[in-house]
Amino acid sequence: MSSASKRSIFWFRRDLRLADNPALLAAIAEADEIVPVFIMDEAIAKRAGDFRRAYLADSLRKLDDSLNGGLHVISGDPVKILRELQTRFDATSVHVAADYAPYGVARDEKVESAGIELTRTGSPYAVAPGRVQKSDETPYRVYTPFYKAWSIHGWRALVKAPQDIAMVDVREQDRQFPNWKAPTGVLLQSAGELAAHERWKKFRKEALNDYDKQRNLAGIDGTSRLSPHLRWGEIHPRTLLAGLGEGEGPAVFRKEIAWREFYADVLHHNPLTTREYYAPRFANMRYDEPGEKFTAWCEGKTGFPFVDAAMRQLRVEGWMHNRTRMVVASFLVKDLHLEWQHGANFFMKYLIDNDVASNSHGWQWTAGCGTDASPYYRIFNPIEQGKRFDEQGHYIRKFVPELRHLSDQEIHEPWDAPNGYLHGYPPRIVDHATERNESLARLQEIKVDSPEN
DNA sequence: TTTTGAGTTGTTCGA
DNA sequence: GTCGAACAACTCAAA
Repeated sequence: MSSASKRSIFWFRRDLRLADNPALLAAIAEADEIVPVFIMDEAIAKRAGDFRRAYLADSLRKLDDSLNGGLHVISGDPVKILRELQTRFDATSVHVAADYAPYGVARDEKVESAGIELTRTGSPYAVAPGRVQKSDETPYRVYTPFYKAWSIHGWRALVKAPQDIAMVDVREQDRQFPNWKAPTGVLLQSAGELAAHERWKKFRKEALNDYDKQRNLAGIDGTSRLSPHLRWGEIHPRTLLAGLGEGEGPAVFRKEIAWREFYADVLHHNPLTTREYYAPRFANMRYDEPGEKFTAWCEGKTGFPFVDAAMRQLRVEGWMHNRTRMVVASFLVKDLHLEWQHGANFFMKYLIDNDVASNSHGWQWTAGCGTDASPYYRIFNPIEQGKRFDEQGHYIRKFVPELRHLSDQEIHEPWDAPNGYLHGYPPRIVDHATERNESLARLQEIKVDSPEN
């Protein structure tokens, strides 16, 4: 590299891709050579669960492949690392895509207050959080009106992946790729931009048109499974929106993308709701403390087949079907009377698509304390949900071997089957009807006009 | 300011 | 077995 050449740093965070990455193009446009870097800070290295770390390790390798081995991967404090890179390469700027999640915001503020200027282009969303507002310029608190406003907002045009990116040489000691592997017996889906596009193509061909009808069926591959790719920015939601086409299936899928954007917007305006109740009065409800029943929930041993299948899927795949996420969440909150945060934290530990906005607010929605506060009577029946969304028991059979010998009819209610417990399936830890009534009673106590309030 | 209509995803009970 | 009604009260968004 000649000393006269101009260099910019491109800091990869939640955008591990080359295609449709305007921030990367901005970095390239400004310089003769770029310094592509992923910084492994403590939050990822220490706090992330095994699954997420394994997925990330895979994704970084794939990103490096597409950069022909030019990616820097450096562990440590972003301030120190960026400063050192700036000095070493005489880099004039640091380019990023804006990060809106609470941790990312705090990290970037720290970097900037240390005197390192970040040039932001784009975000992980089609419409950046904060952009969609009501006419009085306050944020939406209900999904449907948000969706209407979001739909007409528009987003930037797609941009192609750059060809022949000129990069600085990378030293061997700056190639600190983690060797994280998923635990034995765990099969994570492939990470990386290429895998994301292959999955997207497959989904469009095989499932998108029936998405409205099939997305809820747990035993079928009716969902896109793009959530981990979106979480790491291996594909951008704009890319998905641009390729959707017409019809009911695409329309429902578009709405799912909008949910992701809505929750990012809600969290942006209410950054404490990763832990705190969006509807504060729910903080006053009576809850139980996590104990043996919580452990049974975590381990997929509640004695409710559909719930257990889902929890075991999470622990085998690092992913859970959307329908069953709601079922297990409802079970934790309404049947076990635990605070939603216990479940949300557990999900964050295991999910490879651990999006903090979608996770926190998905949980709060189920608990009834989130946006669009659910009607008091929305308490999922774990048995009926199984019969409705896994009629033939394929999903249960796949993840709960102790129940494989049961017929389609028996498998949802092993307690009524003569051989239901033949292979050691655990008995039910609660009676659903009883706990449903208990939940309704506790909800009564926090009614706005109740004497307690 | 007031009013009106609406709000992702459900369950149970009784006819 | 099927089907429609009932199930709180509250807040939000927009007219």
